Amino acid sequence: MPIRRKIRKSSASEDDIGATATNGTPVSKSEKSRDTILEAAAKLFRQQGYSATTLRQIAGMAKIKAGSIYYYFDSKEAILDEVLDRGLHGIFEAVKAALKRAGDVSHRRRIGLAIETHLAGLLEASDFTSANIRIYGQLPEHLKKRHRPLRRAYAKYWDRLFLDARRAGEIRADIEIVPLRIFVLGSLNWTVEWFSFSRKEDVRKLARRTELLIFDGVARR
Amino acid sequence: MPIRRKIRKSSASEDDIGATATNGTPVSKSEKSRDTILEAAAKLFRQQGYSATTLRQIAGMAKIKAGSIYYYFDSKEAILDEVLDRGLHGIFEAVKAALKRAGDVSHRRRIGLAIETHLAGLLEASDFTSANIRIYGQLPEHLKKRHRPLRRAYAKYWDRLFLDARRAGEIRADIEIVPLRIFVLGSLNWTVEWFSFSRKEDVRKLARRTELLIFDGVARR
DNA sequence: GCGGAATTTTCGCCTAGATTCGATCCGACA
DNA sequence: TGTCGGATCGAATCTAGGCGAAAATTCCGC
Repeated sequence: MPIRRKIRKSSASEDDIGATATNGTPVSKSEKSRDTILEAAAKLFRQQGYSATTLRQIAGMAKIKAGSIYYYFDSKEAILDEVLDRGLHGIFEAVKAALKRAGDVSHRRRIGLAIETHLAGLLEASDFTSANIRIYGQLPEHLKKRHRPLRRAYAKYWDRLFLDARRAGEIRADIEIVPLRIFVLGSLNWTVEWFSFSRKEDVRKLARRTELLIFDGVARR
Repeated sequence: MPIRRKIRKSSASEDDIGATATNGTPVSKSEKSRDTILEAAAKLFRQQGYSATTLRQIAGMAKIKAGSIYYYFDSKEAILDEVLDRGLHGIFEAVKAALKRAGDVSHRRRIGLAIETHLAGLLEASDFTSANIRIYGQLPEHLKKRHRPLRRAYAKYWDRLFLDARRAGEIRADIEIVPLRIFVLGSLNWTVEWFSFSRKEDVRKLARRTELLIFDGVARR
């Protein structure tokens, strides 16, 4: 069972932009269909989980027949694979970009930004990220395996964020980094379980509130 | 598709202890088999999700043949239904009991205890609770519906806990209860996604650490 | 031991879902 | 207008899994 991405035939000349660019913008006509399928899959995976989602559902949502999917993907697993990839890459890049854009600000501010971006990616941006976060834990080992490195890298990135803040004295010295990161990402990730996707503006507020809780706690001073 | 529990025929006389007591201890001989099935199901549901789990897997883990399951349950859904029920009931009762046992202590201590008990229920006690927490979000609406009241009740219970603490001044007045509860339960619930079930003693430590984070935050004083 | 109830197995039915594959449809291009 | 290849359809295949029910087996009180 090959999990690799289906080899695109022909495609543009040699000076092409490169099929699916890292940013995920579809290029050629057919890349668009491919993308539609992935988006439908991500949405359904997020809502129902991987195995509860049927190819016919995906096809239906993409306004296509089930068989046609095989023109783009080798298998259901191959779809999942790419959904997972895009999900983490998306949020990872988004957070990195946000911090880069922010330039030279306090560590607390940086963490606050990371929180906001992570939440936005999870709740607004795309279904890829939320699908990833939500279904990853229930996948069979051989599927998780391939994505573990990326997850680790993302975790490390957050650890660095907290570590720098602690070095700079903005986080107390007695706080352990890894448990902290687990705690923070956990509460953020859990939002996919309850957040109602009705009012998009709330994400910013939610992020701010989370930042305050994490930094200042709830106890009276 | 009836979701009700299969009617046990005959069973003991009228002065019996009542089949499956609320505490979940099996009584009659056959209740034991029934329980074994439920435990296997809970474990598998937690690991793989509901629809990825097959009746044959459940049966296998319960050292029984798949067909036999229908002697105890009307359908796969009926199993799920009871797993969910036991899960939440279990943790709810455990938390209530722990707080009752604690008697008259500070609100912070009460919340700390609730955290510890919730975590223990999730990570040590039974697969029922973790299965519930983990798969609930991906179930089709008609399945979630039946369990919503219980979930709400549990949430309310935590709200009360925080509210009392705030009234007593142990939590700052500007902290909003509902977001706080969501935040706290979120970070606790997320532990099922990563906690390695190897070292059981860590739960207590984990609980304490969580309590500290929530109350005092990470910022330097 | 016996008889009937409780349990469990055996054996498949039957549907749904993944995958396959040849037939078609359509737009670009000569 | 005819041809070509990419894109899609639709029917068929194959298999796993939920479900059921009769047959086989175990239990137990008398």
